[in-house]
Amino acid sequence: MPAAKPYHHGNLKEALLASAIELIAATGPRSFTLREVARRAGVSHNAPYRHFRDREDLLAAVATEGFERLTRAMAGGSRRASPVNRLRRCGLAYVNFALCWPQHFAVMFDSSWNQAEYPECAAAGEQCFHTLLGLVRDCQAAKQVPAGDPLKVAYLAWSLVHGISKLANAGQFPWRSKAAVLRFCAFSIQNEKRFGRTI
Amino acid sequence: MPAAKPYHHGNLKEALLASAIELIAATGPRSFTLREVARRAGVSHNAPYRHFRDREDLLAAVATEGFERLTRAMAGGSRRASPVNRLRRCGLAYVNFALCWPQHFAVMFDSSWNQAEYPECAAAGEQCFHTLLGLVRDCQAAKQVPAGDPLKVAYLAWSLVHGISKLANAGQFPWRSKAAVLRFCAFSIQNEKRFGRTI
DNA sequence: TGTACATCAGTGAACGCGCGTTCACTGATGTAC
DNA sequence: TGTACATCAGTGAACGCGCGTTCACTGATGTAC
Repeated sequence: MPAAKPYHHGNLKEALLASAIELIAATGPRSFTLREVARRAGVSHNAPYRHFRDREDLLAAVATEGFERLTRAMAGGSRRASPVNRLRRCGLAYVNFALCWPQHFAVMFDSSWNQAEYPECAAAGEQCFHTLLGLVRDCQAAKQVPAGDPLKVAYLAWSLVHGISKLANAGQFPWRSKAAVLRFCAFSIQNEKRFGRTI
Repeated sequence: MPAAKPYHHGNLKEALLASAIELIAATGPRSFTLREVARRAGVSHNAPYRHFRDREDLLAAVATEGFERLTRAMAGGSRRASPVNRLRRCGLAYVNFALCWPQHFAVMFDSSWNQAEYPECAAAGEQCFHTLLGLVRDCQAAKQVPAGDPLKVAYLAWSLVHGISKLANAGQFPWRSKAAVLRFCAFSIQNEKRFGRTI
């Protein structure tokens, strides 16, 4: 039975990260402060300096964790589905993530996490993209998407779901429920066809 | 010949707005402060309170001005071009605006300007959308875009260019020049066709 | 044409706030011998 | 098995900062009579 208030926390780094993610989700990056994170982790206001260089460093860790979760969500579709169906589900998972964790999503994408300064974060972000790119390649191999530079196709697909995510989170769409936005997203993915044929 | 330092500024409101836009462009919304805006306008740090309720109110004015400029850019295409070409140019103008004024663009879209609290700003934003919607309707009337709910088509088109804008500004694309991003945007608009046929 | 007065548009001092960060410290843990 | 010592992981006080905002004020302008 441990003492009521052990001096050493044990896994403060993980606890701080969890508190930070919770705080971001609750109040957004603007009011994200190191002191409040420490408060929520029940620790003195500069204990975080043992584990993170500064405020920005902790924020980068939050973004990194977000990219990892997003990658898992994007890759989470059934292996048995056809490539093109997995690509569709991947897009929906992306938008769903953004709608569920709007502030976390904003931390990930509203600033650019410098490769040199935050290599882990940049790597986690690239993992996301490579998940998408892999699906695009699978689709092309299965002749379900036209051949051609898969990078461009991937960036195009990404742009569409990213735009939907940001506009939805900014309250620019008339649909009030997540489900309605996801229906629009499904429509967009399917009906790029009809729209795209002529434009 | 006016006195060197007239007590009354004359058009301080416009001057403050101009300084605010300049400051936003230079440093982004995070370091946007009322005091710095006043400093740049050469006026005491609380003169702005004569013209704007508070910091947020000035920021809303910045966003409003941004929406008005964006609307002009989007509507700026030649009247002689075909509807579908005007729609294409409109999309490119949107992305170009975002690339030229990334921080201003962020102020406009990264928070939602409440209709009740900032009606002028919300109205200016709606003007943007109606410009796009009008072009979509023109395209449909000219049978250059399939019939169907023009709102959905407009939201789809918006999502694509918005996504390109945000990802480009976040440094997520490999292209380093504005021109390269705009080429990708043109590719995306044209080649939604090929990609969309099957997805 | 003057004059009194209300109102408008600035000024400068001051307040309180919470932040990030630094400092000197202490309690707990690990390890060499 | 003990002991000395280095290192790790916390604490609490303090600093300086710039901010938004309020206050009492003053100089300039407009207007009624």
